[in-house]
Amino acid sequence: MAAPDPLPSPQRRGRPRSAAADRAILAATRAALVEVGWSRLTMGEVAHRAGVAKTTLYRRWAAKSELVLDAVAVLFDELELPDRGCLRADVEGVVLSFAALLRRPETKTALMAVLAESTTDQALRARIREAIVDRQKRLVLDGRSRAQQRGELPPDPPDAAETARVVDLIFDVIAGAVVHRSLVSDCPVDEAWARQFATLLLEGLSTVSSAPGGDASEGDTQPEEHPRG
Amino acid sequence: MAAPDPLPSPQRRGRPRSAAADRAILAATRAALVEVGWSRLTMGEVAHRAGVAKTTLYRRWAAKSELVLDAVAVLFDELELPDRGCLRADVEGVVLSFAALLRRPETKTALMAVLAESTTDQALRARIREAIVDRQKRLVLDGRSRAQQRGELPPDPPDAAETARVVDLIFDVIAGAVVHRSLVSDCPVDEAWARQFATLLLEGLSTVSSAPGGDASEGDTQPEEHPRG
DNA sequence: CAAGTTACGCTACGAGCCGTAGCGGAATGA
DNA sequence: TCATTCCGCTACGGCTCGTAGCGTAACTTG
Repeated sequence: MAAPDPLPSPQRRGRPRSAAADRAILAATRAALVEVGWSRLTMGEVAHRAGVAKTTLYRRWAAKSELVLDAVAVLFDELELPDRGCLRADVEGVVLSFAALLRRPETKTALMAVLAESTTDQALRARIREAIVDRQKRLVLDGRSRAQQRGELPPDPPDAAETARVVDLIFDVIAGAVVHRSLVSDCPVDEAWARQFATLLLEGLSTVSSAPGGDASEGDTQPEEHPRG
Repeated sequence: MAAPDPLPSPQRRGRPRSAAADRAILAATRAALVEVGWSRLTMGEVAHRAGVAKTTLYRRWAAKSELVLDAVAVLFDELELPDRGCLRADVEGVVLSFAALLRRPETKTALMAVLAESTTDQALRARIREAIVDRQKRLVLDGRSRAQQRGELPPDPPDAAETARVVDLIFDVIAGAVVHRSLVSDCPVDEAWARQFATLLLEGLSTVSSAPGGDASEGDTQPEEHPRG
């Protein structure tokens, strides 16, 4: 997955590339992202942290954006979708999991920066899709098929392309809403928001506009600070 | 709105700042964003294009991110929400308008880059909220109140805070979905997608999963290639 | 084992951009 | 007139970039 630049053929002659160096570089990149963020991250700094020469980085990654993409893509693979019993709970769960991932400093600064670079780099866009976007659609596919087995959603339409469009739509809506809430509006994605979002997704606009917060079955006895002003 | 850095008090002595220089700088910034994108945009280049000295830029904007934010924020103010007769049409309209805005190279590269910077800059986050996010919530407020007058949505709940939460939620869902579809998934936001998204938003997940694309009133006689394989 | 091949660490380098200082001059208010 | 503030210009140290060149290390092939 983290296959660097001029893909070395699986079996070639000469000295092989050091897998340990790869791991050290990617780990150093993540650590540096945490401490200084994207814009102040330099290739020299990463090389120094990883204990390798700067030239070794350039032999594997042509640009900072590709290195950083490989460094954080693996973090998105840790997302899981355990069966929480019903579609609503599955939606709320994946929303909270994804939000937690986006709370990590290395994840959010890298994701947005790489996306910014990708707006002027077609190859990088494709690489992002392969490394992150397409891989996470499995979450929607899993949750959807489970909901279908439970009878919460109708079975797939005969047209496979139509199914793909629906899956893509749901993916963009869920991921987009969480990203926008977290990183653009800069507001917390907590249980209450996840509940409200799931209501909107499952039942549509008119329901979420009337029902005061859905089921108020909150078990946390958090004493809700009085907001002054 | 495009009020630069050490806010000069409204009436001071000495030579006033040149408003023409402000306009030239912001226009030059947008033009440079179109041509070279965020990462290759330099302060010297902007100054040269605007016909001002580099020091003049630094006297007004402390960082590239603030300059670029001011340069593109005005573009978001051009978004409008004409009354298209029903809530569904209003949703589809704002989705397509916003997508068209995000298709402009200067808008997308600047938005994502500034958001990336903001992940490690609290002040910039606040500035983004003021300059873009909060200002565009008017679109949701307008569309919502119109839908309420038409009887398409229930009236506001008694709790004003609950209303604000719902408006924020809808804003994040619509804006987030369009941004994610456009810039992350890298797929076109066209009429078909807008229709499907509006269906999801208005009627919920189960409807969008069954109905084959809503009204199939597509006038394009595109002959649908046979997918081999 | 010897030869060929590829990766690595190290050093050094020109180039470009950053952000600031310092100057003389221009445009305002007192 | 005088003080104040902005402007354009030049120059500068500092940092990062990405590459070249070298000797050496690791591994494959014959």
